[in-house]
Amino acid sequence: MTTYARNSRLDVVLAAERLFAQRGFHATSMRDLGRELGLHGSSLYSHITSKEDLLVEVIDRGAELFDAAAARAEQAAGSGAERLAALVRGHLDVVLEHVGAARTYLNEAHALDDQQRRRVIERRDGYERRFREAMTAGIGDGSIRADVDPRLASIFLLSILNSVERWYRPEGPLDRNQLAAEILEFALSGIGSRVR
Amino acid sequence: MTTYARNSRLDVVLAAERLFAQRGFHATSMRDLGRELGLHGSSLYSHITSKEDLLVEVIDRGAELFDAAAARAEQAAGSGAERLAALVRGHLDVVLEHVGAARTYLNEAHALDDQQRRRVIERRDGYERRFREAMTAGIGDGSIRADVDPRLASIFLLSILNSVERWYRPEGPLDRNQLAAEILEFALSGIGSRVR
DNA sequence: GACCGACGAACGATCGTTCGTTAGTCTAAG
DNA sequence: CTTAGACTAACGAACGATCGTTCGTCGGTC
Repeated sequence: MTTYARNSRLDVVLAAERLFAQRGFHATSMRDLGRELGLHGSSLYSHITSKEDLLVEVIDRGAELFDAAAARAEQAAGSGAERLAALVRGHLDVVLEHVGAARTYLNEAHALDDQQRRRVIERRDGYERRFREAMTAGIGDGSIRADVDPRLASIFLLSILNSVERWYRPEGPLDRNQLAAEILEFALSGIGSRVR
Repeated sequence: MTTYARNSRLDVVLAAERLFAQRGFHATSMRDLGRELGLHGSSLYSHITSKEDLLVEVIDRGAELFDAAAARAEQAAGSGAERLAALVRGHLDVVLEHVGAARTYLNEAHALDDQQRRRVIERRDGYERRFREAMTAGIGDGSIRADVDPRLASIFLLSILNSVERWYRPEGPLDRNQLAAEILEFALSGIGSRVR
């Protein structure tokens, strides 16, 4: 007779993703987290070793998802601009399919201690580098304008992508493909007319 | 004989801007805040009524700064694209000159209670509308392409602007005017070449 | 009967906040 | 010019609540 709601370690991590993303790490108590799974805060320690470790795990999962998506995107053949488009679509897939992990990864890294935070930031820089390299390749093959600064442009593009979770609602009129197309159109062509 | 370090209400608000922006609202204790001013946490209540009220005040100050900058920018004559450029420069001025208030306004509104948060978000929407209207005007006068969706484009542009505080360092090689020029160039022309 | 997830009381620490008190400053009457 | 009294910023102890975490126990499943 199973009267307990038995949970696995993964259940805890997934609940943490949700709550950390929704309320923030410091605003989420272990008892909140327990309630989310129908058990006591103290019971979580059957699965994890500390709240801090849990945050590290959630954030690392987020980083992993983005890195994996980028690796998949980079196998797309074609011009630099086309590789960049694949990176954008991959990024959006992660943000929209793993909201919790993505948001926690993007917004809660500051709650980590110095060493862990540095590690995460370095990893984030590595991810950004893949965007920069696609742009540089694009400049080489003529699909991206030669006067573009790849470093700045990749920061701008990632700013747009990382802010998507702040306003986009999947149930709205814009589907995922349209969103990707709109972002790419903005990034590639801008909004200005030839005569300003 | 003045042995006390006497502080005014404004001192408390300014210290709160700094700490709330740096560590986040929930990670900042009243005793932290007191230490920043050289006094006890309890002493802060000579100046304020609650931690929550203090956050409201900091965030409202941030909103005020952005609204004032936008109002100034909108007096700039010229095409829609030129008005948009003035809005961008005004936004950057606020972000770079009032880092604490701006960051707290942009990142800590989720710590407000439902009613206050709704109020702040509405005000933020009003600010975004000014960008949208400049774009719409630009479409009218031919300075902005007619196929641009002003709503999406203003979200994208503001995503870039609001992320500036996450990476930009004023002591770096890029000064404020160059930063504004780079952002405008990206937003108006994008990075794609004519043939992709 | 070994194993494990959950319980629930309890820990010391820290949280936001209250309050009676003190020390310094300002104003105005003597 | 002095001085009494109002005013205010800051102190510091203390409040109940909640925090993350520990631990001995127990029920349910292999």
